[in-house]
Amino acid sequence: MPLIARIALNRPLRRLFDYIIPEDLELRPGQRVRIPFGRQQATGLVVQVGVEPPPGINLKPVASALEDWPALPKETFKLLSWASDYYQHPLGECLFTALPPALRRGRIAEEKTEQWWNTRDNEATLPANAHKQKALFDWLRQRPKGAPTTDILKAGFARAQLSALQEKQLIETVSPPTRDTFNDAPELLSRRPKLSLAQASAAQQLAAPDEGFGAFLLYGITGSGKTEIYLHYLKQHLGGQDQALVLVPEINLTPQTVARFQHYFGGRIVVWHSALNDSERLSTWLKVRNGEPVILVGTRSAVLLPFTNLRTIIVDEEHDSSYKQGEGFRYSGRDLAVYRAHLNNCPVILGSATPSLESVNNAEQAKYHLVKLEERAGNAAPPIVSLLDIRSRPLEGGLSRPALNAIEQTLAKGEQALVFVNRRGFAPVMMCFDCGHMIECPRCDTRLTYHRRDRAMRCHHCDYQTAATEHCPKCHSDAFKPVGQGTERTEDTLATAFPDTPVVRVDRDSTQRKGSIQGILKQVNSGKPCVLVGTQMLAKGHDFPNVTLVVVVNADGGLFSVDFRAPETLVQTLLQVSGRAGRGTKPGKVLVQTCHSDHPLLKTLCEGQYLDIADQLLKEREEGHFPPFRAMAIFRAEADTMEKSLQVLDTIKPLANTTGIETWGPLPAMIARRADKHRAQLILNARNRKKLNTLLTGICQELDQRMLPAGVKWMIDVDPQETG
DNA sequence: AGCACGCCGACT
DNA sequence: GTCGGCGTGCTC
Repeated sequence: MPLIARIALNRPLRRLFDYIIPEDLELRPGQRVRIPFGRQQATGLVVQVGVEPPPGINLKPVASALEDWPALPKETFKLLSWASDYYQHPLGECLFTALPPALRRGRIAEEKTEQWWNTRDNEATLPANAHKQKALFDWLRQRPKGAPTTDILKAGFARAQLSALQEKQLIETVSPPTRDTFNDAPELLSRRPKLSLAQASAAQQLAAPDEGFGAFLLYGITGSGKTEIYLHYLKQHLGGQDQALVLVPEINLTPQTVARFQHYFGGRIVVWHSALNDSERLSTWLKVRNGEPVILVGTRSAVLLPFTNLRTIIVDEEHDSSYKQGEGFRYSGRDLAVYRAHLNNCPVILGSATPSLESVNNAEQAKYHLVKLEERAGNAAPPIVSLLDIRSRPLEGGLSRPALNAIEQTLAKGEQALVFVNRRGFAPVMMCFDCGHMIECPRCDTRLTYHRRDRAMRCHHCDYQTAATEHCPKCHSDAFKPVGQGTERTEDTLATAFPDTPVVRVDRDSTQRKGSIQGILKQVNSGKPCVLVGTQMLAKGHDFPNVTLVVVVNADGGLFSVDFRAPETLVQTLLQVSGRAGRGTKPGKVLVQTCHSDHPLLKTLCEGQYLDIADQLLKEREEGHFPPFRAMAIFRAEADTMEKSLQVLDTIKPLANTTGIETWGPLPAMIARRADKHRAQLILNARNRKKLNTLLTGICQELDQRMLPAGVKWMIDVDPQETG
């Protein structure tokens, strides 16, 4: 009897395939193999060995093993199998997301050794017109060890110059110098962040890795210095051979953040984020897989890396919605981090000034240890938040007179102000005041945003864009005007109101144009009076010591939303942006413009501590039968017509008709048509998570067998972040 | 997802 | 008469 292997492929199939293991091959779960699949060759991952093959099928043999060690080590494999079941996503696709793209494609798990170049002589006689070649030669001569091709190209030289010099035998390829692993200066090892008393007492409450699994919710108000605690913890507890993972939201993974870690840990710090190319990914992945004692600072997907000796996990800004993947394998990086800590029997530290209600609840249920840090670092006092009712107040570019006055006073004191507008562009709508026409996206059920700088109308939900017009395209009236506030418009107003002060706009558009947020913020970091205008981007993690005033242009967006998470998100955003005020020695002030100054949520925001607000919101979640008191999953469908989408969900609804499970819908999505896809959703709300999971598994099986209308895509979102 | 097989419209 | 459209069915 030959041994059979059960193998997963990187295909959206909720099933595995069995193969005969050739006599001379030994396979273990997690190993990569080449297999014949249909009439093609494919890369597979071994899931199980020694299974009973299904009867009546002619099994093919595994062609070869790509390496004789499992690409996915035991814990990583377990984590992904669990996640596949929990998030109801095909196992093959889950497992393959943990491989770097090169290995998914079946490349061998080896770093391509880089081609290094060096000069052969000290002097070169080159034709007088060969400036470029001369420049490259001189550049190389200054590097005694030589340089790799990528660095040479990055420095602005071309391959043609390299080969020209090689032809003339002035330079040659050399073997790369052996990688200097972690021989960082000894003084670096003794570097330690200095903690305040409050920080030290918080740090002390975090258990060491030796004590095994433990989840710690580090609630540290904005400006309290959570990063110092992370650094201190790692310094104090991480052994020389241990690996650690630090998850951060994409937006927080700036060169400054990395530099801060490198200051204490030097070459041990490696990064993982979306901007890495395939070879960088492979190289870092291999380091992690080989058990090198790295401290990996990375975004969401870093939690899936094949650590072999992971001893500490830190999740910074754990409430951040970017930890939840919004498509495909819709996992939560934060939740997987907690489960991974379980598997590795190591601690996980979840840090935030505005922890998610899920985590606050877990702390209250004593599943997490709550560690509080309610004192700002240095002598900074928490900012004072006040509401500014703008009903029947004239606005200039969205700003009320008192707000403008406050900005003026701040600037007069030589300090900086930050204006928070949660929309980019000039105005979210263009409307004709004669015929009432509003410009809509031809592919989505949305209005186009007016971008004045680029004279463009853009859809923020697909890539549609068209030239802006001065007259109404329908009735040609010139009473065609922008309605509502965007960052560009507020920037304009402020530039007019304060002509002698620089106004700096920070949003996706301005950072894309100018390359990086760092360049833009240089001016701000100089500390000279200026006004910052921007979106969410400004709210996260930045430290502006001379900003003493924050103005929130409009806080009302989240007050009456249909999304059950809207109040939580609103409070978190407002507190995060408020936290930018008064981080230096000067006290901070926050003005929140609203039309609902009597709204209880906004009132408690001014007085209360975040944890009190969270408790209040949790009560509302409990009364409304929402997570975390219920387990929620959403079936989403999209098709070329709404009828088809709804039809598929209508067939699902009766399948979910069980006690303990409520179904809401099916209903068209909030933006029913997006990029010409008509979207609908069916919400499942369960008392018991296990029961929901079993039900979902059953429904998926059923749907895989049933004939559904052609061209409809359906998917499951477990623990959805967005319910619109 | 790929890829092949299969049955109906405009071309050398 | 064929090239090719993408509907549907299968992959151990």
